[in-house]
Amino acid sequence: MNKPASSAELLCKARTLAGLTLAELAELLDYQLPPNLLKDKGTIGQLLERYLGASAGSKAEPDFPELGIELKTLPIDALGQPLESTYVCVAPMQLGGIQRWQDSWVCQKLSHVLWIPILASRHIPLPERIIGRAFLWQPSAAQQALLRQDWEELMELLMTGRLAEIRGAHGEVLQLRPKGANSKAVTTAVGSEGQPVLALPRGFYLKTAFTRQILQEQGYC
DNA sequence: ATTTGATCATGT
DNA sequence: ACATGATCAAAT
Repeated sequence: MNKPASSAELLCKARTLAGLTLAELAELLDYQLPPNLLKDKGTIGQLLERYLGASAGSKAEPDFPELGIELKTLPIDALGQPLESTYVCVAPMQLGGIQRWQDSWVCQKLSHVLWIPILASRHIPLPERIIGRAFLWQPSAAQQALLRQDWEELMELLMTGRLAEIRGAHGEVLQLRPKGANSKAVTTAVGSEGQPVLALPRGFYLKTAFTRQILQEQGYC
């Protein structure tokens, strides 16, 4: 699909999908929907990327580079509550990575997001799940401060060899969790003595309480 | 191996 | 019931 020329155009186009089922969207794109998400977890996001004209592929840049906008689907239940945490990006695990919050992937990716809620309770068959009303979001100063605080805390632990201490419960709004093919995937990280060690790759995720707050601001739930 | 798209599914 | 830790596929 064509690239949107402005954020307004992008939002407008995304909103035309509100109320459609995933089967209907798949038909618009002449795409064969998988029976479920067991082996195709990212398929909904990819479908919307295609429809809205996002850059394809897995490049480490915003979905709409010219607009600086990141597209995120958000599974919600019938009450408008988020069903899952939201993946943001992988975490730099080696020394010499990004130091400043302003330059971090988390900050950049979350600076401007097109959220597309999907009514996606697990009992609803994939084709029958319904696309919600998309909205653009930029973090408020308070939200930004929360994100920054968590990010700085987690990065401090990562860079000082205390990765082993980190669990998903760390952080108010942002958490660090495994992000890899499986529990045997490895990447280089900082060991307890500052030495390079192999460790499970991690990613940053937004906790559901945070995305719930974003939805509430928009009049969902 | 890494980053993208995320959700699954078990343990608490 | 829910979050944490585990996992799946494609593109690069």
